[in-house]
Amino acid sequence: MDVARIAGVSQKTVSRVFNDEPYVSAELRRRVLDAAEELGYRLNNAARALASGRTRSIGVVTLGTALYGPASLIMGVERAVRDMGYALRVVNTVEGDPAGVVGAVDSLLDQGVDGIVISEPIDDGRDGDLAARLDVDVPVLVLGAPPFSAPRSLVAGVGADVMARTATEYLLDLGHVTVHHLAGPQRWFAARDRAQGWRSALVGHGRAVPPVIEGDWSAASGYAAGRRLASDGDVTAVFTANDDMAIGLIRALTEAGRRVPEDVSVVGFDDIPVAAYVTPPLTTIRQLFDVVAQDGIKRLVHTIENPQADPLPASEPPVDLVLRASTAPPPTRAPLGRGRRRTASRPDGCGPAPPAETMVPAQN
Amino acid sequence: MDVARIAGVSQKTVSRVFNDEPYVSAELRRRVLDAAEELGYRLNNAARALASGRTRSIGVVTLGTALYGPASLIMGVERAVRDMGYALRVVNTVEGDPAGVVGAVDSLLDQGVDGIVISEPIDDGRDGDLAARLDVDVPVLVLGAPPFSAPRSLVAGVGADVMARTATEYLLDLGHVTVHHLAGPQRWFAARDRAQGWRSALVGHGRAVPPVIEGDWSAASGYAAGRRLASDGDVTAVFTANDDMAIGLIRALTEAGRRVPEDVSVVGFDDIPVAAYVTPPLTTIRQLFDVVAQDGIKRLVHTIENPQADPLPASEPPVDLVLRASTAPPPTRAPLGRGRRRTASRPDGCGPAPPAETMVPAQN
DNA sequence: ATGAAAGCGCTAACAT
DNA sequence: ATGTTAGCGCTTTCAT
Repeated sequence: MDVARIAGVSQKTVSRVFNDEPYVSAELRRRVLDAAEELGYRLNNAARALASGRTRSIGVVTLGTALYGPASLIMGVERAVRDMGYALRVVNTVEGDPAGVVGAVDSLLDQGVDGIVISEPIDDGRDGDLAARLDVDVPVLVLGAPPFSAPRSLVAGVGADVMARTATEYLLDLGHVTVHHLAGPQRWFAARDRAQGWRSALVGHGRAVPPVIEGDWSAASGYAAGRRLASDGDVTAVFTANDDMAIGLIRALTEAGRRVPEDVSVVGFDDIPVAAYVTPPLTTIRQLFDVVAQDGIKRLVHTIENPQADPLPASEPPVDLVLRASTAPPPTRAPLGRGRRRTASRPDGCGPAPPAETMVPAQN
Repeated sequence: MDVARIAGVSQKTVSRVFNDEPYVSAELRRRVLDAAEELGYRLNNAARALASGRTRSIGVVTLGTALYGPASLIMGVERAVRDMGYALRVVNTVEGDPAGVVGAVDSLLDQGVDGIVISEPIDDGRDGDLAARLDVDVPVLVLGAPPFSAPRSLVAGVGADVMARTATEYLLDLGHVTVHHLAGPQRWFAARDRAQGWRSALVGHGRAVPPVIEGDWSAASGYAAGRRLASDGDVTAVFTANDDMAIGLIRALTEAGRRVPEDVSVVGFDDIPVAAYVTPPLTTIRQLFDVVAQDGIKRLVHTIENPQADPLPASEPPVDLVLRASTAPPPTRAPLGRGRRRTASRPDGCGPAPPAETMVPAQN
């Protein structure tokens, strides 16, 4: 090609220069670089991919939402992927999309990626046998879901159960007799994981396991759940599967005259940016999305580049319980009894909360 | 290739089948499809790109944040890009990243994209002359920033000034003498746009223009600003450049004993999912991210595929002011005067807010 | 340390 | 309606 001609070298030498291969004299390297500069030359990726059979790109399948968790995870993935010298291709699936995850993976495969990341897949019944319906010839990293019996598949970002258990146990330690759970949609593995951790904490302490209330991650669904829970005087503590729902829940409780945290304690999950500033500031589990993403991508790239080698071991993310003002010991007075208590009185349960914030870090 | 051999046709016929080109008999099409199925064949994108000179992919440069606005915009972009039959490549820039937008664009160009989307670029002084330092040979769509003198560049998602003006005028119409503004970081075009709209509303009504307070989009910065504003009795209305800051602001005001909306009205921007459920539910400007993204991408693809043709006209997004409970007429009593009034009293300004919510749609 | 030749799997342009 | 012939711009393999 042109650069080779102008520099007066062979095409292969140009290739060597641009691939940082050894065995090029400084002299030639200079000439090539100069010629390239002059021509505004850049390596053609398509040709490279065609000749080498590798695209140096990783595809990620994500849910098409701006939910804080998934969005943060994607940001972490992008960074990690780029740090490893790969390009990122993104496809998102929409809930209810007929093609679903399988279709998304397929389109990524069409595009010729070297590896695939599936972030927070949901189990809509069709994808249950994901592994079976997906024949993938590249390594796959599943984020926030159980492993998946493909040939070279990895998992990261599970462990929400431990975090959920920590949150629940914290509430029990405050003296609550039991803890209710406002769960995420159970089609999400992440939601099931959290419910599981909550349940195991209760069982482990010999407590009653109240029925789970299922939301859809939205503040609106938290609000709806809150209206139901508010009328049940036995409810003194709720562990919520994400912060948005916790905020909706708190609003409903407050409107119903049940003060948070005096009457009811609430723990969220995620530590979204506004969590410290809502009323009352939210006690919540902080997720370390970048750490999870980086660990996962490192292992994925390792598997891509060393097809034969054993996969790298996963690192366990720490558990961060951020203590703020939405939790307190249960009310000392006897519980309200079974009767419905629904007042229309103006709530006053949103007093000033200490800006103080305590961390209970790394439990594992 | 193999498929051609097995189907007993020429390679070109296979190509035609997979590109939905005309002039293939149903008979041959079947044979080709069968052979492909049997072999698990899929078009090789790299070869295709190499031969055709087009990659059918679009690259997007985004900020590496999970902020609701940018994240929503990206989701919209992904959807729109895929609907147009293109693949999406993503690179994010980190604030303070030495390479910045220019570097990101460059890496996209290396990857061989057909078009580029730059989402919410920030002007860090170095990128001021973006156009100059960026020589791009593909069409560029800039989202949420002023045009940009590259050969084939388009703009979408500006118009925040109109929305900001609407918000400000709404507060003036409620009877407030003036409106303060808690702005986003002025390196962001979006933040400047909103400040501009606010300013022009005040000037247009002959009102005093108070000094701008600059935040960083975070609830924390809104809280800090709120502590300052709370001590100024003249402040009865604040227009905030995003909802997160509004939430922080409200918390600070509330803690300082200034009730929202009785003493101070607050309008946010974005309509984040929890906006309707915080205390008090937030009056805010809703941004229609998908609409903006879709419109922009449509025009970008048009420019990619019709290099000679005139660009498609941009469509103006409507302005949606969502009325909730954080706004009210100013207090009827005389303003508190210039004196500092900082009480430590327990606030009670977070009463139940009507779930009702009114929309003031399309102002342009 | 450098180069020559072949070919990756497609599409473009031109037959037929 | 279908086939033929040339590359696209690299990397690979093998010489030198």
